[in-house]
Formats: sequence, structure tokens, C-alpha cells
Amino acid sequence: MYLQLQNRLMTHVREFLTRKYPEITLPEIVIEQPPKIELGEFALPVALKLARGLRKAPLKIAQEIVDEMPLPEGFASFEVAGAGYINARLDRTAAAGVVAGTLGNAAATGNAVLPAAGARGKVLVEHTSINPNKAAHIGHLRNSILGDTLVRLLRAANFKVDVQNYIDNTGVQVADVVVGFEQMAKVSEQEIDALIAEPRFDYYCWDLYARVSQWYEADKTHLEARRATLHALETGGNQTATLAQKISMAVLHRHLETMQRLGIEYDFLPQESDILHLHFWAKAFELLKAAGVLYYEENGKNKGCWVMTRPGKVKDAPVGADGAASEADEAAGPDEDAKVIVRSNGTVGYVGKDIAYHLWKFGLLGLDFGYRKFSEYADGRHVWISCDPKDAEPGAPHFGGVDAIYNVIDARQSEPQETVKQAILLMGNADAAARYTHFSYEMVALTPRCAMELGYAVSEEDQKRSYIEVSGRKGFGVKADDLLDKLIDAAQSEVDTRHPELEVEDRREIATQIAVGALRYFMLKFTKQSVIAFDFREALSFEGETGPYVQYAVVRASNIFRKAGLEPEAALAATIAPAALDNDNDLWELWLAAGQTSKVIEQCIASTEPAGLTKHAFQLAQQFNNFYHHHHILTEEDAAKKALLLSTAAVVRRELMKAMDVLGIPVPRVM
RNA sequence: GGGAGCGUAGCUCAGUUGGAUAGAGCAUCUGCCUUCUAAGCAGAGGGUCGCGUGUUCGAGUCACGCCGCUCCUACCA
Repeated sequence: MYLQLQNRLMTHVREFLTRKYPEITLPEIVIEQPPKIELGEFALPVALKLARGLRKAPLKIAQEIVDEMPLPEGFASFEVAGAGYINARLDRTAAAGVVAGTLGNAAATGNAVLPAAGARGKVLVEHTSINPNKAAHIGHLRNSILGDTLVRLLRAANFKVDVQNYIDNTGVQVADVVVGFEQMAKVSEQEIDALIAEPRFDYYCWDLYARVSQWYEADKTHLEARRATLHALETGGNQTATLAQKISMAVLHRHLETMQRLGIEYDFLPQESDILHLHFWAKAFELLKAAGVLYYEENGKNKGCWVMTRPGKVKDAPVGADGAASEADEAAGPDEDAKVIVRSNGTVGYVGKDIAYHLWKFGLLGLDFGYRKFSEYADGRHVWISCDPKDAEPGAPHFGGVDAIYNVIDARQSEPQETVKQAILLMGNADAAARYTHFSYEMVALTPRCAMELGYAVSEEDQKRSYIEVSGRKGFGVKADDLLDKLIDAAQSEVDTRHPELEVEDRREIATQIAVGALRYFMLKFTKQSVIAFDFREALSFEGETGPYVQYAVVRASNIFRKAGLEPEAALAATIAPAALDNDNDLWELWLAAGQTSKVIEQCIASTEPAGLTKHAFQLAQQFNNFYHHHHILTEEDAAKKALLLSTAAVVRRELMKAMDVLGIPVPRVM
């Protein structure tokens, strides 16, 4: 609702100002919200910005505009305020009608500003992408929750989204656990099968991986085993590679189970082994050479390598002076800082493979994976995994070839991400490069106190730091399933005392929903670029700015309707009392806040920052709790007033549930 | 050395493209359960927005310079 009216106001003001002041170029029309609702719903600082160009006092300009500008539909007044603001007031009754969805057609509802489903194009979100060699930890959780929420945001805004989880099944990390099984611990294949059958095989790998790292450190000659194993995995078609695939697929299943607990699902799992065996790189290499993006270095420390100019170091193309420029370059010697893509021994680094993979994402490679089913979700949808096209399932869907991509990858990888993006750009795909978004976020670390609580030795130096980085290699961190288990236990004891009348399974289900809500909210409330210093005390909190606070507000709203024996939709359809809204700013603010959910979702997508929606949900819940405390709805005697209060509760409940759905926070029946 | 980011209340963090009196939560203190559930509500204290200069009607926000912290910068993945 808010977004729709804001757009209407913006267009209206721009058209008016263009007519009134044809002699000057208009500044961007900025629309804000006044600090207090008494001042109106929208504030335009445009007169302040016009002051210099027009050489006139802002207040005078504002007055001129207010005197002459007609009111757009749905608005009640314009007035001058403060140092020269123009504040706009809405026709509250009409606006409330739009929010409630009672005013006629679908075009009046909040969704009218959105294009039809799928009309915004097909996008690809890659997230999770955990090395399949150990259990997921809290850092991975942040990745998956951010990624899944981005997916939900995009889908709520009518994008068609494919979700990918990249599987690096031939990398060093998988090689390390294979070394652990085969050479260090000497576990037989039969024993491995038995371990895989255990509920949490990934936990076993977590410990084994840490042990292998120590094993390497104890004797550097052990590193030869890693090198040989890595080579075996890359080549494929041998016993070690088969074992590695068995292990990594088992761990992958565990990862999907863990994420499923949080409501996170995927469409496609591209495997690195297939990128290798289907020769994606060879094809990309040809394209890169042909486009002149890669060049063969003849001199200097990178002699014999195929290299690429580092992002940010691309020379400002001296138009018309190419000859002179390249002479100057040659005189300066080889670019020692260039990024090596193909080593002098002819092998390609992971950035090269990543370029090939990303060309595929945009449909620019000219090669494709085969697709077969990997697993099935409760609703019958399948997760697909890559394979050789000759093993592909008939009728399988096709992935890739999308309009835009989002890579949810932590901030430490922004350099290689920039390199891939630049390669795509330099190949002449400016459009694809512009739609390549590295959704960068900071890591989750542990507070020193938390690390010590977990029994890790923390040096005195580390104790002074505000956080300590987790390390899978050292086995240092909090496992995702452990954290979720802890949260469920904590929620369970609350539910048990509050609702002893419920069946055990019901209490368990509610505790799980609360735990998931708490965890997802916790991971989303911080902005992306902020390092989360993880602490159990904060993460296990169910009070204040948390998921359960928001859930509780919805449960309270639902209780009202349950007790009243009324459907919330019926309350929305009921006539509301316009006069009461005009005179009750507190109530009106609640309607206005609820009407902003769609706007917030759009802002979150534009800024690729889901934290804005958690803030919105919390503030809306807070305002609702305030409202809940001030009004005794069911005992209200004035029928018109009661109807208004009920419709207010219904609107807030609906918008809160919409926000929670996008955030992936479940709505418990009771709390 | 080069690149990126951060520095806001005791702690953890928000702060829209420069706007009206810098906000939350936690922690501390004080009140409120016979009501639609207190996982809640009301209130109090707590700030040199790292430091400085500049840009302008106006700076937490923009520019420049310092100070402090973090990450990236391998023919590792």
C-alpha cells in the first residue's frame, strides 16, 4: 500500500515541478517519513534542494508549491513544515481500505505494484556450498539462512528463482577426509558403510578431518598422501575416487537434512567432478583466449602461465592511443601482479574452473550438465544433481542460462569473485557482468568466552580479542545441528511449563518452530558486513529483539480471533470506522507500518540486505504488542470500535505472517 | 606496499540515496498478571557517533588527512 502511494506521489510531484520550473534540472525526488505521524505520512525535502537553483528561500518555495500543486488521488492535504518540508497527508479511510484489501479490485491491494509472477525474469541463487567433508557449522548456517532468505525475498517479489548448492567433491577438503579414512585411520570400506548408516556421519568426519590436519603437521611427508589422493579425485575412475564420492554424497545428504530442519531447500546440485569430466574448463579456456582475456606470460615470475589482469588494475583504455599504451606497458615489463589462471605446468586453478561454471550459469559456455534426481522433498519436488549427459534422466529439467545470478559467498572470497566477474565482462558480456551479484557477508566467529565454555584452549592474546575465527580444519566451532538441538531443548522446557495440557509431539513441534524462528532471526538481524561474535547466551535468548518475540505477537493476534470465534479474513472484510482512524494516531500508525511490508521487501532486494525485514517485523510486532496492551478488544462495547480493533489486529497479523514467511520463521499455533 | 571493510550507550547492534529532538535489544534500576497468554507492557539512568579539517542552509551519513582493528593480496582449494 505504502509503496504504491509513495510512487504515485513521486510521479505526481515530478510532473508538477517539471511544469512549474522548466528552467532548472530537477533534483531526484526524495520521499521520507516525517518524525511524527501528526505531521503526515510523507515528507518531501524538495524545496530545500531547489533553494539554491532558484535563489529563493526554501520556505517560500515550499509555500508556492503547496499553494499551486493539486492533490493526487488518495491524498488529503499538503502543508509546509519545519525549515521547508512539504508534508503530505493521506486520506486515511481510503488508505486503510487499500491495506485491508476491501476496496474493490485486486489492483487496489498491495501487490498491484508487482509484475505478474515470473515476469521479472529468472534468477539463480547459489548458497550453502559447503565442502562435503564435515558437519555444517554456524558459519555455514549464516550462509544458508541468508541465501534462503534472499530466495524467499525474490520469490515474494515474483522472480522465478533456481536455488543451487555447489558441491566441491574433488577438492582438498574431501581429499583430506579420504586420506583420513584410507591412510591415517585405515578404516575398511565395510566399516565406512556402517559409519555412513549412523545418524550423524558428518560428525565423525568433523573429528576425522581435524585429526588428519594434526597428522599432516606431525609428519610433513604425510602431505604426499594428500597430493596423490587429490590427483586421484580429479582424474576419477579409480577406487579412491569412488570411495571419495561415496563419502561426500553421504555428507551431502547430512547437509541437506540439517538445512531441511530450517526449511531450506534446493533445486540443483552441480558437482565439481562433472565440471572437470565434461571439460567445461577446456571450452572456457578457448573462449577466454579467443577474447584476449587471458594472455601467455613470457617473462617474470609468472613465466609460462596464462594470466589475467587483476580486477581493479585494468588500465583506463586510452582511446585511440593503443599503440603508445602497449609500448609503455612493454617498457614497464611483465605485470607481476597479474592473476595466474593456468599454471606453468598446464593445470588450471580453481578460479579458472569458476569462470567456466559462471559462463554456464549465464548460458554463455555452450556446454551443459546432465541431470538426475538426487532426493525428494515432502511435497514431491526433487533436488537434481549434475551427471554426465549420457546418464541423464529423461524429462529432467534444465538449469542455468539465467538472467541474473546471486552468489552467497563470504567476504573473504570477494577477490576471486571479482576476477570471475571481470573475466565475464572482458569477454564482452557487459549485461551478464552487471547482473552478477556477489552477495558478500562476514563470518560468524566465537566470543572468547563462548570458546572457553566449549572447552577449547584460548590463548591470553585471544582472550583479549572480541572474537575468534572458527576453523573446520582445527575442529574449532559450533556444529549447526548441535546449536539447533540446544535451541529446541531450551524452547521445549518453556513450552512444557506453559502448555502441560498439550500432547508430547505437539509440544515438540512447537519447540522446534520456536527454535527455528530464534535461529533464523538471530542470523538475519545483523547486517551482512557485520562479523557475528557468536555467544550462546544471546543466540538462546527468546526475549527482546528475537524471532520468538515476533512469533508471540502473531500467536496473540490469532488467540483473539480464536476466542472470538471469528476468521481474521472476516474481520478484514468488515466495515471499519473511518472517523476513529482519523482521530487515533496510534492506531493509524499501526496500519501504516503494516502497509509498508511490500516496500521493505523491495528495499531488501535492492540493497541485498535481508536485515531490513527483520527490523520491520520486530517493529511491527512491537507496535502490535503495544496496541494489544492498550486495547481490550473482545470486551470493547462500542461495536464500531470493536470492528476497527479487530480489523487492525487482522491486518497486522496478516502482514507479520507475510514477513515471517519471507524470513522463513514458522508461525506456531500456540506459545 | 596495494585493495576492501569496520570504529555509534556498559555489552551486542540499527541508522534508508545528507534532513526535523541520534534509535533498538541486552544488562542495571522502578512499576504492572482476577483481563484477548507477563516469551509481554510502561518508565528511569546511560552518547565528544574513533580524532581533525573541509564541502553547505544542514554531516553519524559526503571529501581529505590521521589513529585503531579485521580480512584479502600463493603457479593452495
